[in-house]
Amino acid sequence: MRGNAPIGIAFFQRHPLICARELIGCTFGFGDTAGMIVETEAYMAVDDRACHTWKRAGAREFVSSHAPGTAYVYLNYGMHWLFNFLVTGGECEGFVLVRALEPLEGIPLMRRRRGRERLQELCNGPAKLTQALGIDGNHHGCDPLTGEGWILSKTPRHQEVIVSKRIGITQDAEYPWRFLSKGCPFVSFLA
DNA sequence: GGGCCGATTAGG
DNA sequence: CTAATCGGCCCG
Repeated sequence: MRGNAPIGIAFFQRHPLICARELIGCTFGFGDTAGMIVETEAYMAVDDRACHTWKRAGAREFVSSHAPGTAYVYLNYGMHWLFNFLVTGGECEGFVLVRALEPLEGIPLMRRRRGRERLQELCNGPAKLTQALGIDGNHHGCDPLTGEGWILSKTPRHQEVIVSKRIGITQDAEYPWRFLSKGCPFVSFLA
């Protein structure tokens, strides 16, 4: 898209909180579908009980053996795929969970995959957007920065960002590590 | 092997 | 409010 700047590895070699905040307003897509990121959450690989690295050896192994920006996709509640960007190679490692998109491209396909018509119900949740984009466990370990079919770029448009607590966790839930596009109707829940 | 839990969602 | 549904982890 005109005016968009590609995102490189260096983007994900910074602090997860910086990455999570700066991903707001970026364009993210896979296949024939894409949207603008309007909600994210940061997870820290160290000292964060809500992060998979706290309990899962596999997650710690993933962090130490993959490049910055790699897709960390996992199944939650036995039925929902959630998409994260790996943050590594900098001072602090972790993940950024993508929680909501404003649908931009391939909306008819999104509607079909989601079984929903309303634009606001297509990508307003972490599991909804993976379903809308056609992302699942097959994409775990993929590279959205250079991989075939992926889109990730900065948008020239400025986004005002709101910060709030993370959603849906019980441990370390008090940290303000969730980022939302201010006033956006496509977020999962209001702050 | 069994029990428990979870970064969610849709439906009553 | 709850069911759905399964991989990972912690036992034993």
